[in-house]
Amino acid sequence: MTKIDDVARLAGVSTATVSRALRGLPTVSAATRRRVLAAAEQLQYAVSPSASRLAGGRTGTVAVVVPRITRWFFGVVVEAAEDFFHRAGYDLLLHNLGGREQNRQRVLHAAHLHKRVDAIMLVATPLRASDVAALAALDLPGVTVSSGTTVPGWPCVRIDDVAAARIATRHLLDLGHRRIAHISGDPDDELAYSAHLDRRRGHQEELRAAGLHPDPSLDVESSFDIAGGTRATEELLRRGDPPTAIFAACDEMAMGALTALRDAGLRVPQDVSVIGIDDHALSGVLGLSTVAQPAVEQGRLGAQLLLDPLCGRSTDALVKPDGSVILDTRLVVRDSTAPVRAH
Amino acid sequence: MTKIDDVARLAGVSTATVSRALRGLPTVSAATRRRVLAAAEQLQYAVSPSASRLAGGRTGTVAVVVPRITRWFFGVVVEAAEDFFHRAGYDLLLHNLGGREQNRQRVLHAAHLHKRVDAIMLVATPLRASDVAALAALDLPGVTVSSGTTVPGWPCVRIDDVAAARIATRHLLDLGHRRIAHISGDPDDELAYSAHLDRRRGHQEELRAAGLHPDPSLDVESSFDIAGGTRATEELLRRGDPPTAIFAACDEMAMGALTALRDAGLRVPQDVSVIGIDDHALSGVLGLSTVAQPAVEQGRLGAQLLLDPLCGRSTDALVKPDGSVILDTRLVVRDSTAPVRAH
DNA sequence: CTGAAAGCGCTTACAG
DNA sequence: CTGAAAGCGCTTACAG
Repeated sequence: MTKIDDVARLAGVSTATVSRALRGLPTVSAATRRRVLAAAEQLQYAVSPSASRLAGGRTGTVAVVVPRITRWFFGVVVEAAEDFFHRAGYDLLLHNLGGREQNRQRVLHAAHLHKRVDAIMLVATPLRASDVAALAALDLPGVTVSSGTTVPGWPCVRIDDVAAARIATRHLLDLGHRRIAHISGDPDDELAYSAHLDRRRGHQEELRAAGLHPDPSLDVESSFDIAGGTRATEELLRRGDPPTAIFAACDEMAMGALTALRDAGLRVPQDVSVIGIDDHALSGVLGLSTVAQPAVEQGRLGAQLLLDPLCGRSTDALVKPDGSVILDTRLVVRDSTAPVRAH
Repeated sequence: MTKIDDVARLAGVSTATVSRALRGLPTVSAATRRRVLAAAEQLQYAVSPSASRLAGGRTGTVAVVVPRITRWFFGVVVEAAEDFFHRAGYDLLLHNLGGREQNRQRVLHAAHLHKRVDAIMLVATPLRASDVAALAALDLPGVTVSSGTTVPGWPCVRIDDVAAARIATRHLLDLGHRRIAHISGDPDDELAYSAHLDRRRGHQEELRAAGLHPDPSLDVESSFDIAGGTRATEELLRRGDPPTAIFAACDEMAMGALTALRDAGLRVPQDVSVIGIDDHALSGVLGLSTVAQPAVEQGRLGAQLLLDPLCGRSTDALVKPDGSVILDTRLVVRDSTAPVRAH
C-alpha cells in the first residue's frame, strides 16, 4: 500500500507538506498543493485512518445510539442523521440496543466510546445518573434526540410529548368520547422509550381539563410496538365494557390495536375510534388518525447541532437558551376516528 | 488519560505483557494476568483503538451497506447483523445509500473502506464490474446479502427470488385469476433492489407454465416502496380494464396498491386480490397475503459467514460449495387474496 | 510557505 | 512466560 512518504517523494516535498496539502490547510502554496494532489492521485494514495487518528486525535466518526432501528421513528431519524454526517465527511458507528438493557450498559460504559468517536448522538436512550456521569466524563460533544433525560451541556431536540398527547385526547373528546382508553409502554422496561410517560401525563391532563377522571381500568401498559398494542387492547377488552375510543402512545401500538379490535369483531371507527402519535409511513395506508411528529427533521437537526460546533459554526440561532429545540406536532385526521355513537 | 505504560508500571511488567494479558493471549501466566487486570481495572484503563489498529492492523469494525435503512427488510437485516457483530466484539459502520447513486460510488470507492474496516457486508447493493474490481482490490473478506451481483470469493445469502415469485403467482392462478398484474421496481434506477428482476422473471415463468402470455399492459414499474406501489397501481387503473389480481414485488409496494385501490373505490379482495413478497411486520395488521422471506435469518447468517472465518472457524458446513446459502420462503395466505369472481 | 524531528499509544517479531 | 526495541503511518509544534 502506498503511504505518505511515497507521495512526498514523488511530489518532491516533505510529508508534513503532503499532510497539509491533502487536508486543505491554507498554509500551502497553490503550486505545491497541485503537485501533491497529482502525486497522490497518481499513486492512488489513501490516508491511513488509524495513523491519522492516533497522530491527530480526530476520528471523523460519530456514534449513534438507538433503541431499535426497526421501529419507524428510529429508522427515519438514523437515515436523516446518516445523510447529514456523511455529507460532512463523518462515518457513523451504529449502536442498536435491540431492547436489551445489557447493550445499553455496554455502549454507555465510558471505555467503549472513548477515543473511538468525536461525538455522540443518543436517540430516546434512557439514562441513569451514573450514565450521565459516565458520558460527562468522556468529555465529548453530544446531542440527545427525543429523550426524556438530558445530559448537561448537550443540546436536545424533541417534540413536546405532553402537548402531543393532549392534542390526541382533545380530538377524541371533541368527537364526544368519554370512555377513552390509553395504551402505552411499560414503565418497568429500563430501555423503554421514555416519551410514553409524558404522553400519559398529557392524556390525563387533557381528561381532567375536560372534567373527567382518568380511569385506571382504561389504562394498559405493554411493549411500545405493534405486538404490544395488540396485547394491550386484548387486555382492555378482557376487562369488559370496551371503551369508545383508544389513544395509543405511538402509531405502532395503534396498529396493534386495530388488529386486536378487528379480531374481536369490533369495527373502527364505528364501534371504537383509534388514534396514535407519529404519522408512521403506513398510517396513511391504514387510515389511522394520528398526531404527526417530524422524524426526518429531528434526525437532521440533531446531526447539525452535533457537527456545526465541530466545524466552528455556532448553533445559537437554532436552539433556545437552554440548548433545546422543540419541534411542532400536528393533528392528522383520517378514518380511524369518528363521533361517538349515541347509546 | 491513562495509557498502557501506566498499567505496566503499576503491575510491574512490560507493556508487551500488558498488551498480551489484556487481549487474553495464552502466553501469559495466570498470576501475571491477574496483576495486569487488577492494575488496568484500578486505573480505569481503556486501550486506544487508533493506536491498537495502527500497530496491530485489525480495526474490530465491519462496514454494512444498505439501500435504505427505513425499509422493512433492510432494517431487520441490519438489526440482526448488528446484534451478531456486537456480541463478537465488532463495531458496525453503517452506510445507508438512501437511494443516491452518488453515495454508492463514494462508499464503494476503494479508498473509503480501506484500512477502516476488517470486513464488509453488502445488502442488496447493485455492483458494476468496476465496483466488483474495486472491492476485490481491497482484499477484505465480505459477504453479500440479498444481492443479485456476487463478488468472487465472498459468500452470499439470499432467497430464490424467482421461486418466491412463482409461489405468489401460482397462488393467484390457483384462485382462478387470469388477468394478473405485476408491479415492481424501476430497472433504470441504478440503486434498485435487484431482486425485482428475478421476481418479474418468476412471475412470467409461472404464467407461461399455466399457458398464459405475460401482458405488458399489466406490468408496471415504479419505485420499490409504498409510494411506488400506489403510483404503479394508479397507472394500472388508468390503463382501463383493471386486473382481477395484483402481484407486487414486495409487501411495501403491495401496501401502496391497497391504498390506491381503496381510493379508486375497489374492494380487496372482492374486486381485486393483492399479494406481495416479504411478510413485513405490518402485513398481518393489513391482512395482506404474501410470500414470507426470513429477514432476521439473512442478517444473522450473513454476519456469521463474515466473522466465523475471522475467528478461524470454518463456514463450510453452512454454505453450498459455491459459497451461497439459499433460504426458504413460504406462502402466507391472509385476507387480501380470494377466488376470482365469475363475470 | 516549508521541513526535520518528535510523538501519538499501541503490537509484534525477536531474543532469552 | 517475559522484555527491549522497532515500527505501525500519520500530525504537530517548532524553527526558519
